[in-house]
Amino acid sequence: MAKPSLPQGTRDFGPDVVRKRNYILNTIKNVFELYGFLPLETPAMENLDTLMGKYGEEGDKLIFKILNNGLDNPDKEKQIREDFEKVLQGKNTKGITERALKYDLTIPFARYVAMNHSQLTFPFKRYQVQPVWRADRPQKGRYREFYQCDADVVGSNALLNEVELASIYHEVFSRLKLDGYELRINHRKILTALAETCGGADKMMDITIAIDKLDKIGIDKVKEELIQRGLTADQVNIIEKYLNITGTNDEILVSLSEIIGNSENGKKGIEQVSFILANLQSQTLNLKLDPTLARGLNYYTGIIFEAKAPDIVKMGSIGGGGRYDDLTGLFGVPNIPGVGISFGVDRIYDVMEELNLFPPDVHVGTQVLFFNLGEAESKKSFELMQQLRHRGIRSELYHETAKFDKQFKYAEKKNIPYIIIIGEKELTDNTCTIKNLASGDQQSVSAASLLNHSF
RNA sequence: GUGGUUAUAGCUCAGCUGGUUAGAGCAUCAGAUUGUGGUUCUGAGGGUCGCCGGUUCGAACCCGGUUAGCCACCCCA
Repeated sequence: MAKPSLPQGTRDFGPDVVRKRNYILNTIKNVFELYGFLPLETPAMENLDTLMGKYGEEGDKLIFKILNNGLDNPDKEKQIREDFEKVLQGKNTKGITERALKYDLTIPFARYVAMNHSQLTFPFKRYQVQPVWRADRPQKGRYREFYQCDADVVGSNALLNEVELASIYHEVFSRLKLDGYELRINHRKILTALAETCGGADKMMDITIAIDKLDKIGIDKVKEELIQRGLTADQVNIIEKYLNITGTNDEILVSLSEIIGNSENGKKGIEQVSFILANLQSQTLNLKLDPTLARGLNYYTGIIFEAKAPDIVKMGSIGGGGRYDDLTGLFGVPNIPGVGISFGVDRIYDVMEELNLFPPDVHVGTQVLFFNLGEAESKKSFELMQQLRHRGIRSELYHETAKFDKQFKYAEKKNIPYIIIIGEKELTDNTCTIKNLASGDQQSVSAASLLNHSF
């Protein structure tokens, strides 16, 4: 028999890891609930045409497609061979793949809203925590199956939503002690204005892809890439001026106005960014206006967010989001604007692991282990244990009578902080011995007062 | 999708220009120790050297392929 293995880019999560992941997931969910968001789940798979064309050309390639069943049906052989020819030419066809694993949570959410808009109360605020799949090549911080935690508000144009979402980032990262995070914001209209000002509105994609790499490859390489992408030297000069903008958020706003303030889009973008900055000033210090931020997903139309891990861990983005004017329009229901954010749990996990930010008590599962020292003794232990469990104390009884040594080691390995000994002596006295394993302190208490003991 | 790099015990890794029966530490199990763990000592088990093929009298080592990890590019959480 072949050795068992996992598909590329996927992982098992053992008990310790699940505990730590749950710590992150619960923190995020609690904050979402605190801000009035409602839970939603959608299927692992979607119809392929729900997903295709929503994430750009590159995104389409990364969608995991599911092979149809019944392709070996001899009655359909001719049709299937024809369809397969199309696949060989790089086209998709319903005859071969009709479904795909979901690529993110935003598009399935838009599909859900489009299907249910008549029953929803707007603005509809939903959060969603589920795995998504990407047929990307794995590397550090990049998996083929990973979790996203999204919160979106649809049916409202109010910028207050952006303010709320930014506050959620701050609240979650503060609770996780990820204080070194940085939330960068920019506005799609500011980028559009830049493209217009350079006389190349149609070059928007080329410009954003190139300038997004600034802090990675440096100004010279970005200029090189811009020229390669067909921009003139004059245009590149304007972009260079734009990229050289530095300073405080207020200073950046002033500089932006100088370059793109005459454009309608530029004005609008600057105005909206100013509003958000002004409303958050008192609450978060980690908010940074970054004109070079240009998130890839092409459905964003307004504010864009990106949460960056503390610089020392070299992880990059641990969350992102933005405003999209008309996502449900893609599914035939226009005029429902939305804005949302996403947390990348798997990356947050890696960052917290690297920075040692998990609280030590994440690992405490069972609080109390009852030693098993004989038949009559374990019967009594079981009785008391059930009473402790009624009180909500997580307890277990060692599964068989064994030497002290063994039972101690079991408690240690499972990080159980307290053990309770009920042996021959305790049985006759109707007492029990409670021992704190970390300190070594132990005390004898009556069976009755055990139930009021605090662990 | 492109390129680089790595794969030896449960884990971390040694293993010389290709040469008998592939090693260490940690972990596991047993004993020293039948009501008090973490320390120490003694002993034991555990490997088709990722997988498939080739070169060779002989391969963990050289060559080809393949799978997986890591890294870079593309893109992204």
